Amino acid sequence: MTVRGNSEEEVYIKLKNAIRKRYIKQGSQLVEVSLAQQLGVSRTPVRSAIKRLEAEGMVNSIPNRGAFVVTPTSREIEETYQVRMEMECMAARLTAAIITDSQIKELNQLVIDEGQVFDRTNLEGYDVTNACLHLKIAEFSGNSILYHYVKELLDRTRIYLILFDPFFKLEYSPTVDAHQKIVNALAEHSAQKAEAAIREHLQNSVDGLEKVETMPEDYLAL
Amino acid sequence: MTVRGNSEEEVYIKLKNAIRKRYIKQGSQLVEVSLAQQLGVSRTPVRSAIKRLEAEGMVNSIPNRGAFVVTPTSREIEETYQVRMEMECMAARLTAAIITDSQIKELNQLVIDEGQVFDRTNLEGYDVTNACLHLKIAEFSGNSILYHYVKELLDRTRIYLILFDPFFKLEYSPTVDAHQKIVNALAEHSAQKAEAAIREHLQNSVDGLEKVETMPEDYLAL
DNA sequence: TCCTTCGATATTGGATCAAGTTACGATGTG
DNA sequence: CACATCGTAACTTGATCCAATATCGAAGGA
Repeated sequence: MTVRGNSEEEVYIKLKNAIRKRYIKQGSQLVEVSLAQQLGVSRTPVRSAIKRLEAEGMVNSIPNRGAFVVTPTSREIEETYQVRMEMECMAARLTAAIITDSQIKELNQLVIDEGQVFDRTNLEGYDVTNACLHLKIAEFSGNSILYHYVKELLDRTRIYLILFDPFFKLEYSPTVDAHQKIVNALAEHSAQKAEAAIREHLQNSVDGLEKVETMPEDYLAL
Repeated sequence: MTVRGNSEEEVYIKLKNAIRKRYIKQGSQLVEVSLAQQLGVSRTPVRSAIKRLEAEGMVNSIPNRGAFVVTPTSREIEETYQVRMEMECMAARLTAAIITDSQIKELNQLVIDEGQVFDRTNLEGYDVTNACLHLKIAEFSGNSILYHYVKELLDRTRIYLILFDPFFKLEYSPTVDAHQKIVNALAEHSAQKAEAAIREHLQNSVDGLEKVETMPEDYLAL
């Protein structure tokens, strides 16, 4: 059962998803042999994938002990959102100045799609479309380094979202409306309005998280 | 000759330094076997170290081809500096608000040390003290996530500096004075002044880089 | 002469093997 | 009964081996 393509990449994606979807709980150890067995590969690609996740701050490695899924403190979460906010505001400012009509159309379409997809039972769908919009804005900034960091920070906060808001207390209107507001600001090339809209949106996100202080111990265990 | 401690960590540091000190030229391939041989270890820790460097954006890996030291374009350099500027300004704003007297003392001492160490022949010394000051400011911001990213961005630009400014056209006064200006602004808790000083300082840095368009082909070859 | 194809070589990627380290529990003693 | 010590088991880390893939050069045909 030799896998043809780069299996390290596949393992990386699968692990990331497993953490994101909470199949692997926070704080639990990533044991190389069992993961390798479960995924039907050797330990080598598993090791590489864990190294990558470590570099991204998703797992925490202790020498001679192993790798553990991070258990972010509320302080770390706030700090991450603070940095993410700054990065995305920077992206919005840049994008507002140079965005084209076709790009505006694209963003508007994303918001519309989001409205369609939105469904309190389809959390995965929401998560994907949301990430897509934020990334597009970063992409349109024209700064590929910035894009890279926005993506990394977005990935981190996506995990927080699922870890600490297990019941996804998301309402339709706030999120989609907030996105529409951002896109509208970009459409009229107003960096100030766009920045304000982003700040408001992300502040609401982090506030929503803080509400859920404790986690049910075995919620959605593997 | 079995190495006692975590040899992956050592390999990582050595490789990073080798790139930083230009023992390994930009664009050249990192061949696992030769590096392993040279460092007296197996391929395994070399592989891990390369993976880490890849995640940090220092090397560029092509599947089934190998890992190469990045050859940043001038555009990428500008983009990196742009992001770094934003992050350091954020740090400065935060720090200006909460910096303590003893921390101010510490920063002032760093600038003094820098003045002592500064010597056109001691580039390594300059590089270290410079990095130290920037990192301290990020540390004092109290945001550990921000610190992490500032450190990563600083590492990137340090490489650019050595790659593209091989003759280190640094004068004493501009750099140390710029640092003093930043510290003074922080000392009077002025976020605005601190931010302005950082922007000016980093803009000068990137401008200094741009002057050197081409590299002597075999400057300081291994 | 130029293009294509085939093969040799170098290098990465994956699997397995060996060793070192840590944690945990059992057992013996005060 | 409590505590220290020793032994064992589980896991990571490093080394080696094998397979797969890409590159480069040479040979042969159009």
